[in-house]
Amino acid sequence: MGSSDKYNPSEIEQKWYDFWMENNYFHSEPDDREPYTIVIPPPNVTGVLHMGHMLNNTIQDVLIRRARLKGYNACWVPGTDHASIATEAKVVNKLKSEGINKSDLTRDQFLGHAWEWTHKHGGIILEQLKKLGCSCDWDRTKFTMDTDMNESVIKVFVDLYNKGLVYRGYRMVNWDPEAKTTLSDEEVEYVEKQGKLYHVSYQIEGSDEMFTIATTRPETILGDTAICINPNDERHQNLKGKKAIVPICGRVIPIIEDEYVDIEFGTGCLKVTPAHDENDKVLGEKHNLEVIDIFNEDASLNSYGMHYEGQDRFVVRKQITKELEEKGHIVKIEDYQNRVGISERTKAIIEPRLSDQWFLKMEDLVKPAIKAVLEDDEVKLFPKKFENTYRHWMEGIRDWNISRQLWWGQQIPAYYYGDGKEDFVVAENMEDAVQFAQEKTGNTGLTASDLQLDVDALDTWFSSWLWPMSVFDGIRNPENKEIQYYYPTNDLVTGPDILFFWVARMIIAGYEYKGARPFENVYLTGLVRDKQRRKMSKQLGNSPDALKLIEDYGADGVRVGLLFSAAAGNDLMFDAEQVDEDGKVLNAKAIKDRKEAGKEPIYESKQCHEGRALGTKMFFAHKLIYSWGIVDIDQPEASKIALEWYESKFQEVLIEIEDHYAKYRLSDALMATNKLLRDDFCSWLLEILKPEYQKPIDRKSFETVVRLFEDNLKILHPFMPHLTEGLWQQMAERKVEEALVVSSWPEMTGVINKKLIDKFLFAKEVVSGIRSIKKKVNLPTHQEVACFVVNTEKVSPDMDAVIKKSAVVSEVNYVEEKLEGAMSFRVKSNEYYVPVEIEINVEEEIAKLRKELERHERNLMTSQKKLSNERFVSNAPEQVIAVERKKEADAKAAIETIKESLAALN
RNA sequence: GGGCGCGUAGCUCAGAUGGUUCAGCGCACUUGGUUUACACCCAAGGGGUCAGGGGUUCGAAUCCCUUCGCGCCCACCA
Repeated sequence: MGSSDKYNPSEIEQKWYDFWMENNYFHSEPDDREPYTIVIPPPNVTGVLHMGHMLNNTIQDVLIRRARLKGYNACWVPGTDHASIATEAKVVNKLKSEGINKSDLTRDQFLGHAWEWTHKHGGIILEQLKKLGCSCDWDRTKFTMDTDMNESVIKVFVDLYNKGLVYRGYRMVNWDPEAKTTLSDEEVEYVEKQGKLYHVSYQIEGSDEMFTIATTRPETILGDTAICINPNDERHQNLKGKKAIVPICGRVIPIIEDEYVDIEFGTGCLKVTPAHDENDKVLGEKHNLEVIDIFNEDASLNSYGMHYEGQDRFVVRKQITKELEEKGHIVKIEDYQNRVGISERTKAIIEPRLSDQWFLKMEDLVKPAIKAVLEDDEVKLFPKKFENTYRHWMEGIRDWNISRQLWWGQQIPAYYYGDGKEDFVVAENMEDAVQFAQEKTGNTGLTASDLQLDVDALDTWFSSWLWPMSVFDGIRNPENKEIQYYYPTNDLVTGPDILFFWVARMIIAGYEYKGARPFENVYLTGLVRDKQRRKMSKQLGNSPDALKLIEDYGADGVRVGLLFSAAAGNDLMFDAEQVDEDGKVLNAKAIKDRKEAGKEPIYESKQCHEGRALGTKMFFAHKLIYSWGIVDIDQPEASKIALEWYESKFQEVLIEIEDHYAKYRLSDALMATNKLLRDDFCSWLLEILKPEYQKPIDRKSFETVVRLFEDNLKILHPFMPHLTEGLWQQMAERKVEEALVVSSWPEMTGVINKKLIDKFLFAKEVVSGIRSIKKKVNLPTHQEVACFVVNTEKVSPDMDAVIKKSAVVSEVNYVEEKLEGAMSFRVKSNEYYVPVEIEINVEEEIAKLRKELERHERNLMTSQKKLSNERFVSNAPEQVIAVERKKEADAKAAIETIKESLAALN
């Protein structure tokens, strides 16, 4: 058999992954089967595998492997994302460490470095997914900056421009001064910051009168172009029609009136800085105010900053406050809690900034996407609660700022031939651009050298929103066989944090370019958190090394460990503590010391432990079955019944598992599988089948149990692919096409002997009762005892063989009267007696019986109360009443026998 | 400020449309067991006013109201 004595996952996992790869089982081509498709959420090309990825991709692999077994043409498309901001930031940092500034490089030189970096780190994460066991079709691996993908993106941009949906606008945008780029609204996070509210006095022009405004940003006063008051504010009637003098620079600005100003807040006077605040900009446009931008692109002050030119905004805030104070302009400074926007990537405080950007009009584009999710159920979100969030965002959607001041990404295909606002054309390539420019200008002498391509790149999401189409070349080549076959895809598995960034936009793009949903079901995973409910993050260092975990527990063990507690949309508390060689839990300092000493981390994870334990269990179950000698003898009665029972039980659980999958409750599907294999198969069935020590098994039982074990492996395969394939291959000589990975899901026969299952359940309770007595009197489990039963329930004796074998009982005797001098227990209204040397603590036993008696008496009372209530009897359904009557009768019977037992003890 | 969701055993979480799947799984805990597949094991057990209060109903963890606590999303006043 070649099996060793220990289940050693790391030893076998690579072997079976290689086996699958060699035989190309993961590859998919269109054929006449029904397709089942998943496109991977492409991880950042330079990223490394973390716990979130592991969870995500385990779920996808479970779905795809199950679909494959169910006979679908399963296709899982892998790939990576160029992640413009993140990757560019990494490259900039790397160059900086080598003493190179991005600003000293040409675009091409920089891109050279970026590609070098991409080639070096790109794809590492895909190799790591292989370690997890992911059955992606690796021949289809895509990168969002592959040539064909780029072309798709450009084509879509041009198309949307021609439809009038893409426009260029001078707008207030979120500016990240560190990355020196704009961000979309979704890329800005808001955090509470303890700040100050500065009360600054301004002088009224042509008088000595002063008035006070309140601001959180004194450094922007050099950009003030008006003061605004509410016309209804009694306090400031004296300011109407006057002008004010800006402190320090002495500029004279108008005092305007607008009901926008909140009389209750601050002093009721607002300084207006149209260049640096969204609301001020609106006011500025309404009142035709001058716009003064005082910042450079790194948020240091420009020449409008006067003597502060070149200094950072926060340095200037301090200094200008000092200067204002010295000049007597500070009235008071209060503590003030406010929320500031920070960049999701760089954590730099966002500066609202006016600039030329490209926008995509969303109003009409979102309509089919809203309808698909909220009205037609064409796209379903799991869990459903996210539909509310989706609605909220989609209905309040604003135009999408799609330009980024970055080099790494698809360059915006706008070609400029002059400095005027409209002096450009949008084209898929230079050739077209020249032609369009000639047509637009009427200048036929215009050539490529007269055209300047836009320097900005597109938002990363502007490429990934096409992913489910572009991976099948559905944009450039909409009629091709692949897109027709694989699109729409089936399931998408991703985190709720990118519901808007990505999921919603894919739905939008799908309807715009294919007129169809990109996927039917969206499985939103939870966040992986640590035991203390903290998010896993690099800074906290609470994220275990994913690959080390796989090494320690096996990919199969980690997969199962993760899935055990991963209900869709629920955060997952993943407990993995670092320990030392002796298993002692390390604190933060010890972890750091260990790392500095260059020692590998060791993790202790209960969940993974449990996952691996299931693997061990199955490994040894297999070993046990094949350790038996086989002979042609009669099948023991107990074996026959137990095997029949397991067939039914398996079918029953199979239906349950199907239901869990249908609802995307993978965690429940796994738990049901675990319970079936562990308890029903191993603890009950195998224990009953197990021949006496060193005796052989009958051929019929052996053959049946082998067949059942194969079915077990099939339903376990999506969760533990390596182990199950390994055992499968050991069970018989298998041809290439007979590998487990491409075998078939067990057939749902629908044949379930419910009566047998009930009888078996009853027998289990009898067995437990007998074991319990043995324990009470300190008899070893394997010591034979006799059993007597007063069969009030009139159960048939079919199960006696099972009871004898499982409980180690010599005989089951049916009697009419209770047996004296024996321990007893009850199952329903049946009484069981086991004659044993009673050595019990009388007082304890009495106390226990009394407690039980009380319980039954309580039950009897509630039952009787209910039954004597006329309205209950007349209103409740018949069945409910019947159940209540049975409860009453059972309670009465129980009370009687307990009273007898008590009397005997006294 | 607006919206959504959650509070069930020490921990993590199940419990459509009210009634035997109603108080439940897993971990943890207690006790006992090992030459006989597996200590990465087996068996037996303890443990909960279903956040608090009120209501509807013959009947509420489940429906309604309310208080408290927690989480998420969106929008924001200098």
